[in-house]
Amino acid sequence: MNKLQIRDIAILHGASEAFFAKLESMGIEREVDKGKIVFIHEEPAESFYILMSGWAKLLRETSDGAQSIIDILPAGHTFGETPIFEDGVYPYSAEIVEPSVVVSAPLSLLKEELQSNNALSMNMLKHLIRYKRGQDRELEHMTVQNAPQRIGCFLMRLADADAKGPVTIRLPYDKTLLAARLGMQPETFSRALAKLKEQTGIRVKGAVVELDNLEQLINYSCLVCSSEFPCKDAVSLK
Amino acid sequence: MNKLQIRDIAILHGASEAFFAKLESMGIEREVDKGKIVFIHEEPAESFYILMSGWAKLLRETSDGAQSIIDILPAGHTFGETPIFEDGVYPYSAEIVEPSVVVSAPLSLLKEELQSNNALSMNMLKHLIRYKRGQDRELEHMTVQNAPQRIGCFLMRLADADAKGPVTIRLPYDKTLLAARLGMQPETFSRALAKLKEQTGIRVKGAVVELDNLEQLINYSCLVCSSEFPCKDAVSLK
DNA sequence: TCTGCAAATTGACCATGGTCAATTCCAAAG
DNA sequence: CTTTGGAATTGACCATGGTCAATTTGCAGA
Repeated sequence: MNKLQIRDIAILHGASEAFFAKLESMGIEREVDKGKIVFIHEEPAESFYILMSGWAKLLRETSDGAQSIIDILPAGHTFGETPIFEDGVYPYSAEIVEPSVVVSAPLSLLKEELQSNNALSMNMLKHLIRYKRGQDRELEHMTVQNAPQRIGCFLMRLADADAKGPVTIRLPYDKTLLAARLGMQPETFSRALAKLKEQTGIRVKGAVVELDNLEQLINYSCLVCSSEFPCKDAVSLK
Repeated sequence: MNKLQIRDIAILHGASEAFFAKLESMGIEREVDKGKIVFIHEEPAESFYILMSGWAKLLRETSDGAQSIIDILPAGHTFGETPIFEDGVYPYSAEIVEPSVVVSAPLSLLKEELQSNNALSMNMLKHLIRYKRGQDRELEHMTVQNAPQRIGCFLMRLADADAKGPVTIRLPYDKTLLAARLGMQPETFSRALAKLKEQTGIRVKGAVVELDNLEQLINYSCLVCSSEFPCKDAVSLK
């Protein structure tokens, strides 16, 4: 896979050439270490961010100090842009969870482009609507799928939908984080993965998962769901 | 409360006068009975709908025939508009769950207005982003709140946030449906409501709930959550 | 007012997943 | 190569909520 460019960012399709030029001159690209906090929930928002590579976690803290995971973003996504439309503070904290490259740029830049360029607004609408459908599916998964099925579903979505035959999948981040992402405790994740292994014949070694074919997982995870595989409106995982 | 007018629909703010005029001439307003299906998942989408009064349920069916509830919309919301941006089929089925008044109009009308009017696009973006935050909260609730807490949270959001002293709340639709909305079985709902009653001192008679003050519920339901009351980004319930 | 039926409740039981504690594993740093 | 600390796993136990079956309630229609 080639290195991602600013103009490849799907949610910015439709922006003007002038906008991309300004983004390149005013934006700041940085390599960010795992564990680094990008911004904090309720802070006044000056910048938005584009994840060029790596993974970012969006979260909130509950009053007892626990984290509530909003999303874990793969490369190609923006984050921290929504204060444009609201009260000007970030609605969540953002933390880098794998070594990443992040571009930051002033929110005012994006806001002005949105106000003057309907093509960008339309494209963002399209992406938000698609994202909303993904969230609908996440919410459904939480009630209809059990823990091993949710893991199976996640693995499938990491694989190529049209892969025939054996597939090798690498878990993109820590199992503890993955557990939180899937709405379960690390202990439950561990046991659920073992159960999935036993019931579908997948092989797991550390962060690497191998399966003979996707069918194994589809039959196990997708039957309870309202979409058949490939689940066109699931949240993008890569 | 006065009768809702087309121009009061928040998600359409920013649309042109010409658009509203066309909506009034081409749109069809109908009274719809409880139980009526408005459209079905995967059907080709010709129209979008505005709920002027009543309640509409958005759902999908899983392969075993069970319903997965996407949302239950109060008056003032639109539904079935998203095929504009996607593949032209409805992403869910819609069913009226309380006697309602619904306006239907061609999707093409809305699409043309969006394409020519950035103010409307921006306003829709704003609403979608707000809605997304509400969904984030719903997803959080599913993991951090138990069944009685979810009911308490729902009740609070039906009440006036700034009400001092005693409050009377009327459940807006069947308890069975409310249970599904909150991601639990009717039996669990019944038991959880009994527990909530016992632990907070609220009084329940049929669909009417009375409480001495909101504090009772706030303390019980909001402590585990990442937002304090009044939870500014919860999904609107009325 | 009476009847019938769906909604709601209640009981008994069970499966799932959360909690807490004890190891074990593994990879980075020395 | 060894040390070390966090991640991952495993065990034991328990709380929550799902399931199935049996009533009971309450309201719409005769």
